[in-house]
Amino acid sequence: MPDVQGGENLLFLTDEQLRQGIEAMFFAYRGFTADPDRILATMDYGRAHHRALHFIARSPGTTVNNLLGILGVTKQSLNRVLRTLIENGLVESRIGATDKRERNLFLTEDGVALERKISDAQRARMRAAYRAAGPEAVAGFRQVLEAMMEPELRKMYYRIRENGA
Amino acid sequence: MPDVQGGENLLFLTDEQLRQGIEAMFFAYRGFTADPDRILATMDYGRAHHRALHFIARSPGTTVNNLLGILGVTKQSLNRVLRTLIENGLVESRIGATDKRERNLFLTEDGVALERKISDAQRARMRAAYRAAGPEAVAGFRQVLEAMMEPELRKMYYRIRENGA
DNA sequence: CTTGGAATGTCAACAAAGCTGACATAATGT
DNA sequence: ACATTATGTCAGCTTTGTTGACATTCCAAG
Repeated sequence: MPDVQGGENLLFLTDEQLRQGIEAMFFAYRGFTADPDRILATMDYGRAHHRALHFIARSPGTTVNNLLGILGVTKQSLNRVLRTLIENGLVESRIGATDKRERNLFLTEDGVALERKISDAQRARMRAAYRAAGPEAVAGFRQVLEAMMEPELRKMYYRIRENGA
Repeated sequence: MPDVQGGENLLFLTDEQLRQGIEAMFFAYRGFTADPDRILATMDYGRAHHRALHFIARSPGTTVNNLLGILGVTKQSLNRVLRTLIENGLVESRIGATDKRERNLFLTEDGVALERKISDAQRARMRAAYRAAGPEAVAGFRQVLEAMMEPELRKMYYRIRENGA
């Protein structure tokens, strides 16, 4: 990158270009959530349930507190969602082994099944977008998204990624 | 499934890679809305008001129906938001010239001021992310986002972009 | 000119999912 | 022993979405 603040770079840093990026994020996010929303709408669940399922699936045994940090909601709000998931037998809450105040969260068989169904749909869209845009575009996509995150959330993102399969 | 499109492509189409993309979208969107949310929280407005202001600013004179299509909410929901914006003197609703059933929406001076304040903050974050990632990454970012949109919304995105300054 | 349909607005009721504040319980750690 | 932490829960509120019903206004077709 030859010219950090110089003439050429200004081309994609005009307000108009930035505005297009903002609108692209807005419309793309609608697509991003469209398939999960469609599936969830047929059940008694919403986006909040999906998010909980996703991150429990991703880090089995995670604690409530940990999940609060990831999702950025209050414990009351998360608790309402977790309670229904536990009541409906999609999530299991086990008392912590080392610290008995904590609850370790796991998906049950049914929970795994639903999470898979939803994330299959979401991954299918992502896969199609990645294929259409090509590998280099994907790398750029990831770079910009990471740069856009709040620093604290970026750390979480990296941490979760390292846990990952 | 050894070789769908040729070896290299499989690397970023694994479920794990797709999952990381999904999580990147989730965390990045939080960053994307963080600054506007902070500004709006100090007033009586929320994200819905911001979205209305943004697209009215973008396409002055747009109709209610047009806005409904862009935002993807019900007219009742949008109407509640528009009513407060009109009452507070941020938006002006003029009866259509050719079709008097329609309302053409415009920002007032105050509306322009608030929209600018919010979008300045949002553009600043976008600008920082673009700078950090570099021009090639930005191109890829945009390509993947466009590929991720629902076809109908992609058309709107293009249409709005062409109106743009 | 009348009438059907479209665009808009409004009222009422409701749901999802966020929030704050307050309080209880149990376990940890100093 | 005591303060702190992790969690759960109750009550009440806000924002933003939803349906359904109904009025108004106006264009356009018969």
